[in-house]
This record gives sequence, C-alpha cells and structure tokens, in this order.
Amino acid sequence: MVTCGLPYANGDLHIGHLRTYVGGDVYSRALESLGQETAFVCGSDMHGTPIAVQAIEEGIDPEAFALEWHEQYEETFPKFGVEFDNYGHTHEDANRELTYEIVERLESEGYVDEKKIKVAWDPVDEQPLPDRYVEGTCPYCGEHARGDECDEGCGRHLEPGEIEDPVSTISGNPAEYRDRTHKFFKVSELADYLDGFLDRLEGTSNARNQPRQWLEDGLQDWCITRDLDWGFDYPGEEDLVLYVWVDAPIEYIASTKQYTDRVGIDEYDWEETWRDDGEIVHIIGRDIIQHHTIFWPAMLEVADFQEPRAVMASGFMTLDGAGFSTSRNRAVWAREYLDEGFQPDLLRYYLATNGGFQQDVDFSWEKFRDRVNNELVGTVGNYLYRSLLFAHRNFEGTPEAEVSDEVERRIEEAIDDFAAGVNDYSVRAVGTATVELARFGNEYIQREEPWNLVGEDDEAAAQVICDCVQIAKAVAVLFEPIAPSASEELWEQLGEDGSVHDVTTDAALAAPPRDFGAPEELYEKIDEERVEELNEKLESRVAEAAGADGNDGEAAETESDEAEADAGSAMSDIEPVADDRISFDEFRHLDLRVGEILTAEPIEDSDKLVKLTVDIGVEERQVVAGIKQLHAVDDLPGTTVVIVANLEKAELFGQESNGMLLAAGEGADLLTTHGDSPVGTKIR
RNA sequence: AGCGGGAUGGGAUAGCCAGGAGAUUCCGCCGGGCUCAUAACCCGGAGAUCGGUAGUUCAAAUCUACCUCCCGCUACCA
Repeated sequence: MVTCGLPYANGDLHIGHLRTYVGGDVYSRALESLGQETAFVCGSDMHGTPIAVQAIEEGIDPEAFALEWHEQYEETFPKFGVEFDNYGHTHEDANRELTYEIVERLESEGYVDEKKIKVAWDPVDEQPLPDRYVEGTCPYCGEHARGDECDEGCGRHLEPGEIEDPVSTISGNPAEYRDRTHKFFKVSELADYLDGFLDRLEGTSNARNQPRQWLEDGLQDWCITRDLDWGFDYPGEEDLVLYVWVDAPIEYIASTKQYTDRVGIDEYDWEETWRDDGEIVHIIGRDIIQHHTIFWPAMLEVADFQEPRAVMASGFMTLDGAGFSTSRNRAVWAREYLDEGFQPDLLRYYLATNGGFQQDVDFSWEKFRDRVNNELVGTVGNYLYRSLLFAHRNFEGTPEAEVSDEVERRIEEAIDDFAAGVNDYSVRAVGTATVELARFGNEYIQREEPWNLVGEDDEAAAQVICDCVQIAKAVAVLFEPIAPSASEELWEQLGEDGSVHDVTTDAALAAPPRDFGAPEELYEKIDEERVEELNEKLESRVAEAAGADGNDGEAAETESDEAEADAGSAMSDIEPVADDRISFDEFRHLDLRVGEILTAEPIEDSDKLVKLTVDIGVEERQVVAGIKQLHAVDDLPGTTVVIVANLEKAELFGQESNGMLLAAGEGADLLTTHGDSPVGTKIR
C-alpha cells in the first residue's frame, strides 16, 4: 500500500510539489516490478479554513472552489506518469463514512474529551474565527502570528484559543474570546504506543527523528473540532466541524476502498490491507511529518487499523538556490513544464535521482539540462540507440547466441541494486541502478568492438550483440519506474508484446524477440539557447509579479541571492537607498540623543540581545539592544552611543526596552560621537 | 531560542543507519582511444588530511561528545 500526501486543493501545482508524487509513483511501480501486489492511492484535501477563506474571498462555494482544483490535479498527475490506482477527494461519501466510523470509535473507546476553550469570535459579524480566520500575537514569542501557527516568530503550532490580541482576518474587527466546547483527542494517553511505533517505523530518518522531540516534550491533547461551516460535521454536534487533519489521512483508506469497489475484492482487498496485515508506506513532504507519525498512527491504533510500516518524508525544493514562491510567481509550474514540451520522464528522472529523498534538492534549468544531456541522452539513450541500431543493421534483431555469463551476472547485479533501493526506501538508488547498467553497456560494447568483428568473426559479433540487446531489454524493464513512457517505447522497439508496465524484473533476463526494426532515439538533447530562454521567462515573470505588488520584498530577496552567489565580496550587495524621501518635518520628529552606557548584561536565551542602562542626561533608560555579535558585554559600560529617545516602548524577551540604540549593519557596529558632546545632547 | 537538515577534490552529489583497503557519480580540466552511436562513447591522469576539536576502536567520512559555519521553518510550500 503506497500513498502520497494529499495535495491541498487551493492552487496550482509546481514541480516542487511533484517531487513527492513522482517519488511515490516510482516507488510503487518499483514494488510492482518486484512482483508485489501494490495499490497506490491519493486524493485531494478539500476541507479546512484556508479553502473556506479563499472561497469566501472569491465569492464562491468552498466545495465548488476545491472541486475545481481537485479536477485539475486529477488531470495533471497522469501527465507526469503519476498514475494512482485511485485518486479521490476528502469530500466524498467514502471518506465521510470511514471518518465517522473512526471518530465514533475514538469516542466509544474513551479517547475523546470535551473541553471548554476560548475561541476567537467576531462580535460584529457574530461568527467564530477558527485557525486562520484570526491573527494576533503569539503567546510564546510575542511576534505577530496566524491563528493556527506562529508563522513569523517561533514557528510553533498554536491550538485554538492560544493566540493573543486576536483580530479577524475577514472583517478586520478585533475579536473577542468566547467559551466554546470542543472535542479533544487524548493522544497524550498514547505516548507509550507512539514511542514503540516510532521504534518500528521504517522509511526516511527524518520521519522518525522529528516526532521524537514532540514525544519527549509531552504530547498535548489534540483539538479535533472547529467552528466552521466547511467540512464534515462532528457527529451529533450541529455547530462543530471536524478538523481537516482528522478526515484528510482517512482519505488514504477511503481511496483504497474506492479502488476495491472499482476493481473487485478479488483484485484488491482494502480491508485486508488496512484492518489486517497490509504494509503501508506513506510518502509525504517533510512539513507534515507530525501528522503522519503522531496523530495519524494514534487514530489508527485506537480505531484498530493497521499501523503504517514506513513514512518517507521528502526534502523541499529550491529553484536556483532560493525557495519557490507562489506569491512571487517564482516557480516552475507543472503545467508550464508540459507546455514547454518536455517529456515527463526527464523531470521524473531529475526529481527521483538528483539527491537523497529526504535531502533538499535544487532545481535549475542548467542542472536539468546537464543531467538530461549527460545521463539520459549520453549514457542511457546513446547506449540503447547504438546497440539496437547495430543489432538491427547487422542481424535484423537479436542474433542467435546465448547471453554471456558476464553480462548475465551484471544484469543480476543491476536487479539486486534495484531491489536494494526499494528496500532502503531510496528512489534514487532505483534510478541509478539502471543508469549504471547502461554505463556498463557502453563500456562493454566499446571493449568488445563488435564493429570490428562483423565480417571477421560473425559468431563473436553475434555473441556481443546478443549481450547488448539483453542489456537494452534489462534497461527497459528496470527503468520503467523512473521513465515509464520511454521504457514503453523501448519495449515496442524491441518488438516485445504486451506492456513493460506489466512485467517483473525477471523479464530483464528473459530472451528478447528475434526480430525488431530500426530504433528511434528515446531522448533528445536540450540545447543552450533553450535554457537561456527558460531562465529569461522565469526572470521576467518574477520581475512582473514584483512590479505588480510593490518591490521592496523582491529587492530584498534579490539581494540575498546575490550575496549567496558572491559571498566573498561583502560590499557587492549594498542595499539601495530608499526611494521614498521623508520631509524635514518627519525627520524633526526623531529625538536622537547622545548617551552613555552605564551597565550592560546579556539576556539569557538570546543570541543577540543585551540589556543596557543608558544615561541620556535627563534620565537613565533601560534599553534592550541586539548588539551581542560584535561586542563583549563587559566592555560596553562607558561607551558613548546614540539613542532614539522617543521611540515607543517595546518588550523583548520579557524586558522593557525604552529607546533604541543605533548601530550599523549585521555586525552591530555602534554609532558614537567623535568629539566630547555631553550626554543628553540632541543630535540634528 | 526552538525544530529539522547540511558541511566530502574547482562546482554539484553518493557513501554515513548495519565502522575495515586514502572514497561514488555528473560537470569542469589535462592526455589518449574508438568511429557502431544524439560531436555521443571508452580509457588514463591531476585534484579532497571527507567543517573543527576530543574520544571509542586493532580500524572512523562512517560511532560518541563538544564546537564553528550554512539552510528551511518570514509565501499552506511537498
């Protein structure tokens, strides 16, 4: 049983998203090649506040909104060769029924609690404000935060009712807290089970390590209801809807059930997998590890379903070294890739083999071209073409000969590598096993020089070419998970019947057909101009998006990009002077004073912050400053500094800061005076 | 601060979980070969004390501890 994390139905897919789906598809195809009975399922995630909010903004029904994206995803995946056995969505009856079954089970087993919590409420519009309907101040770090997560500060997940100074994101009205009764899943009681589960869990190491910390810190009970109109109603509660993360993973089961309903129980029995002894592998992005290694197995355990055997959590992707940005249109979109006319197999190969699955992977059109041209065209494609063309010209197909021991052993080795890759949850190893076999093919044909044997020693030539065709066939079989379309094409070129998708790795050593025609080149090179063109498109698009909504953010990002590329010269990335001029009058409002640091002590738990008392003539002030980087705290007292005296007070790490110390740059180079102006002198 | 990931020849990557001949592959560089092949392919070479320190061990890129630096978590972004 292989699943991919459900795509959230609220926006376009880019190639970063595709990494998980390609990984899952490769893995599930590889399992089938090894002769395992496999089902590969997924579906769109339709519920939750972000969809509800966006639908409101666009003035349409959330269901219609999500369904539109769902249909697009359903169409897009197969275009990349990602072929689910079933692709459903969470707002279907199959999922509703299973969700209710599981929730009722949680209730009957005594794992659901009711608690009164304070929920943000819009007093004007008279409506509750769950999750992202509200924003405010993080109770942990004091930064501005979204209702469900401290996105700008400490990154913590926030439970309903935690956020301070809540404001509605819809109306802008200040929100108030009202007592509401919500349902909680007592995951804390399952800590021991989860601890054992993590010990058993296979897959990538990040999926085991990350949740460990959570367990050690102590699990909080999990609020599984929301005050929302969009989603599945909580059984027996009119006003409450189930939290999206409850019904989302259940779609894995629902989708499997739909698969069984479609193909029949003899073909695939969803209950055997999920209730009995199925081997379940979840392939996800690393941002949803907790859901798959804590909440989800906890639900399965209580409801008496089979626990996952492995979780493979992928790293993120960057584009030319910086993050994808949907808002800045800084992305290579899935649709765009196809519109450019590239074969899906090329991207599949890149995504599957460019690095370890849990590593972050960078995409650039240059790298893409390099890997396609060198490995797919130069090594794999070229080997196949040269050997099959030679076979066709001289023998009209496969010569009459036996495969040599050496080649047979080498193919067996490739099959072993392939299987080892699957067992190690390494889609990369699955891909490289075949490329290395093709590389061996090139070495072999080069070493044996069949072109010198033809006419001289036809029997020896036949032997060599027979070996070469066998290798080509093995490549077709073993490369199918990575490059399903090219492999199928190759399969046909070899004159094989049926589909390469249906064969197992044994076929790699089975004799190829006697006759086949002239081969065609499977992969085409990508030339330099093409890469330039694609980069220009990307750049102009990003520039356009930046121009459309103010350019300060974009300027900052460009800066940091250049700084990375040219880290050696610190002066190359001076921030441009702001375009906005301020009036003299505005400047006059700044009350800058000469001050002297009297005492300084570091603030515990902080990298940069120092608590200072500063004499500014009229009074002594406590000022908190982020200047630890360049200064020994003990040396600070006695230093003459410049203070912004009329800045509003702030609280940092629980310390009041009454004023601001001026300093230059990241290193916090302190501003001072060079004469002997007394403290309190106004600076103009 | 916290969490996760990373630091391997000029660049990019593998190996690390299951420690054992000075280490993979791709690009780049130097030299050679081949001519069946998509100027593709093959062979040879230069180039790394595998971030630092200390430890465990007969043996460490691989294990342990500490340290330094980088990256994501500031776009629901997998």
